[in-house]
Amino acid sequence: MKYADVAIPVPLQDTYTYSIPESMEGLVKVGCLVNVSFGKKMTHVGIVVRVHDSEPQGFEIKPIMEVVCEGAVAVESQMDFWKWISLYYMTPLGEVFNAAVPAKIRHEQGTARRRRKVDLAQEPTLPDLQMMDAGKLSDAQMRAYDGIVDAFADRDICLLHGVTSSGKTEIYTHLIKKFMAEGKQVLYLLPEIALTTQITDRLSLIFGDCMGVYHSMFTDVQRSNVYKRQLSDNPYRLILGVRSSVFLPFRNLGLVIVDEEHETSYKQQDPAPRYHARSAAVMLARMFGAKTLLGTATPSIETFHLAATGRYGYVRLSERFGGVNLPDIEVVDTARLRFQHRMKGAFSPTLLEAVEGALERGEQVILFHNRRGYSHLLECRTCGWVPRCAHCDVSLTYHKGKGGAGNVQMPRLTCHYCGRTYTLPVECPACEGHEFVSKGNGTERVEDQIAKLFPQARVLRMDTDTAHTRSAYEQIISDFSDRRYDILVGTQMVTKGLDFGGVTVVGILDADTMLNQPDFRSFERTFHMLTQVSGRAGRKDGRGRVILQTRSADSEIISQVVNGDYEAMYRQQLDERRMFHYPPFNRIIYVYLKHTDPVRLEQLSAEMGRQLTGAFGTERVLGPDRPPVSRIHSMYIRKFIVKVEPNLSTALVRQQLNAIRDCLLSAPTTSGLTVYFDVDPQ
DNA sequence: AGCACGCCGACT
DNA sequence: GTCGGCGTGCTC
Repeated sequence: MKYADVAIPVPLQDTYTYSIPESMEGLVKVGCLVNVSFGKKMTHVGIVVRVHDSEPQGFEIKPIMEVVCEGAVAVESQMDFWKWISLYYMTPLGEVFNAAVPAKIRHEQGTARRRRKVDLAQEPTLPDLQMMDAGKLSDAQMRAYDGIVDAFADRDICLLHGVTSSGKTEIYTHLIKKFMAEGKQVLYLLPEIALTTQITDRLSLIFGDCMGVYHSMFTDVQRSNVYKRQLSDNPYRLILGVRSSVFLPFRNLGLVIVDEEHETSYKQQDPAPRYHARSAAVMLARMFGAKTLLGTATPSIETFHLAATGRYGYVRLSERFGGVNLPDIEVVDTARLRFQHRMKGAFSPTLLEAVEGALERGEQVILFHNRRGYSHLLECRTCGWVPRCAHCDVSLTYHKGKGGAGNVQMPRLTCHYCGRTYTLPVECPACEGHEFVSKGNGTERVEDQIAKLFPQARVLRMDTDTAHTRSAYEQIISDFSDRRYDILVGTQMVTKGLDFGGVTVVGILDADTMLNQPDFRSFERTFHMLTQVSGRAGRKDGRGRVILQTRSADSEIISQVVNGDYEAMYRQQLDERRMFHYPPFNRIIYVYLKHTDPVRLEQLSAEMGRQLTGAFGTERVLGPDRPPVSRIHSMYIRKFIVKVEPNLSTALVRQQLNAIRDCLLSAPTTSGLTVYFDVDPQ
């Protein structure tokens, strides 16, 4: 009798073993989709992970019901990679499979069992490499390109540290050509928000039909088509994709590019697998013996540390392409101005004067404010009562909601964690007052205020409310870059890799919210964000102006941004990371506990705390803490931070953590408790 | 996560 | 007398 270990997309451990009926022998292979009955549910699509003949003991063995399609939907190297993700990020393999394979392939292949050959095996369309024109390299770009090629001679991973607007894309393009010419496949990763039609159009001009685009905002059918093509005899030579494209099938991967490698959105937060696409890409490349290029203007502390200690190659590109100058950054102390009553709403006199000047010269302005909605919260004028979400531990954000283009909505209160909306209160439930004041600015109010101050200016807003779809997002970008608007107000969306030639003034309305986030990366994140948004004020003639408003004008991180002193920021952060045992010195794993009953959760977290400190010592376990938002979707949350010593075996640590979780969950009083891990959290 | 079994309130 | 509320227990 033969048996198959099958991974099923449920958040349970490991794989499940089924017997292979004689009629299916030879058909059931690793990577095949099979229909199995699991629990009470009769049909579940799973993927075969292993075929063997050792009969499992201790439970009834069900047979495989059906082989869903002939041939595997995953190649072996790909499944090895999935197994690594599953192991490293402590996620069941079935959930990795779920994230990796588009739904259409997982579910509808059964009806398309006789795969039409025409779909898959077209004549190979090898690019005419001589014809591909990768554009106009400058001397500095050429030196960087040579530097990377040199570094790859004795290193598998290289960091390209190039200031904003230094033309990293052209360097990537030349490298892609080089690897393609050697017959290799290339994976080019971009953060979701940066993968726009601007870049895909530009690259498809060069690579044409050899390039496939894999974006999470595409429909499932579109993603399935790319997936199928990668599985075929004629795969794309270049994949331009977001973090989940690391899961695609590759045949002979030669190069992985991770652009904007510092971007925290490379880390998947929820749901599982909570993987980091940058680390995953490095591992994927290693499995293929391929090279990895990490590119950014502001490297993450971890990556720069690996480069500084010689484990990664390092190439610096400090010249902006086409002689574009770095902007002047002026810091404005809003604490003082507010005390002197010199602020006009969210704006300092300096910023207003800069905006006015730009408008007079017919130039464009970006105003960055990292909070959407009209106001942060609504407050009763008499007693100070604040409406809060009934299901999450947060105050509600007030959306005045006239909305952007085609997005007209009613005034409302929304919860930015669970997304529920509420109507505006008419009467305060605490004191029966009828007057409410809105406190704290959001992008909607900034848009309102700036439109009132400059009635002649055309103002556009970009945040998740106005750019809720890909097309809306791209419409805003093209409207602004075609200069149909003068001022763009937005959240961090406006900071990501966009180049608008007409922008000469960037206003950062409030650098403090980010700075005050209570975790070990908040300074680094602030530096990245402020440097990136400042980079939007590029100018060929003269200098762009960045007005940085903050209540912490004398903070060191602000002066590091102003001076463009990455190394100073790095040294300081590294010292702190060393002192407090954070990465890159210690590995961090967050342990989360969730329960609907706060009392029960308190008891169970105390028990978890005892077990964790027992295993790792009191010095290296922090918690249980209430996270900044300690209740989401009616689930109360507690969090531990485990700082794993660098000399410990990661396999052993994972084993200990899994054992602790299983032990806790097997106790009789733990029903309703959810435990999960976040490895290398962002 | 599903899904069913199982033991207590408002209906024909 | 039932229909159905969601508590808890299991899934090769």
